[in-house]
Amino acid sequence: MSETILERCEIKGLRMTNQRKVIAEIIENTFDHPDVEELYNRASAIDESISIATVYRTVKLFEESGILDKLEFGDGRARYENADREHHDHLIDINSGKVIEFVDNEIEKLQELIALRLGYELRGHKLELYGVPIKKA
Amino acid sequence: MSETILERCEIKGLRMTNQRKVIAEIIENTFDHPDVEELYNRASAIDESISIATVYRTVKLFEESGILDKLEFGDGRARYENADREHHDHLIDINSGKVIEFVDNEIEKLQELIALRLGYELRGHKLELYGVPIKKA
DNA sequence: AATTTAATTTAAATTATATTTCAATTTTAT
DNA sequence: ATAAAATTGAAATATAATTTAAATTAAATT
Repeated sequence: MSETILERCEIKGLRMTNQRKVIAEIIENTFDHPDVEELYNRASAIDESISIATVYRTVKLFEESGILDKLEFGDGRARYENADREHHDHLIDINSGKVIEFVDNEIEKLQELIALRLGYELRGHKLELYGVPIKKA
Repeated sequence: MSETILERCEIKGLRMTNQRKVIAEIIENTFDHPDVEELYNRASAIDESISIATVYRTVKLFEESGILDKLEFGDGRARYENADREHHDHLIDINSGKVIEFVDNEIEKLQELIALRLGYELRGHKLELYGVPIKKA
């Protein structure tokens, strides 16, 4: 997490309008995984005039520029997170919808290996665990 | 793969209309991962009168009944496969779109373990590897 | 086998998510 | 400051999926 999203956008030569700065800053400082509607709500609270079309356009642009990662947890809405973070996967609590992030190096290495065995060079992966909390006795 | 889809539907007490039988049979005998549009095309070839609304309703019903698994490979279209198969994950060739199925017991066990460590009982998971073919020298 | 009842079907309308159009505006370069 | 180019907001459009309602079909009952 060396540079801010804004800095990375500038490095990439993206024109940084006020709307994009607002959206960049929201994602920079959030710890959850907002969808476009939620980003729009948060952005509107900062800049009343921002339109939802711009939010859609901006997350798409940012995703294509490798600034954001797009997540899809199977509910039809795309969610976004800062791409410039230690890689991690997600565990989704199917009762509450809560999302827990985790990393496991063993599983990362295994994935590479499996791809190799199948004759592929791994370029990316998506691992989501779906579970319910274990109730303690 | 003990029973056919039709048999499992009957066990579950689903009313098996001709339309549903057609869709069940298509999925029973396919080795790829068709989306609704494709299922509709294949179903139409068998029964001209079937409507796409019925295909949507049927895959949804089948999915909710645990007859089919819904897959989402990030292109916006849901794909379906017979749920009554040995569990497997998918490797997607990002050049050709080709989908390769694989199973790795080590990775399956690791996922359970990771969920447990996080205080969760694993109920399901989604693992997709995205890669490019290794070109041989 | 005919009748009744309830579920399912089709076609069209509707919803939800995402994208595009275009005139107006803003940013960047000059 | 000015010009050129990209971006924006609002509305229209696109795409995937769902729902509505009248007509049909399947299953249960007689």
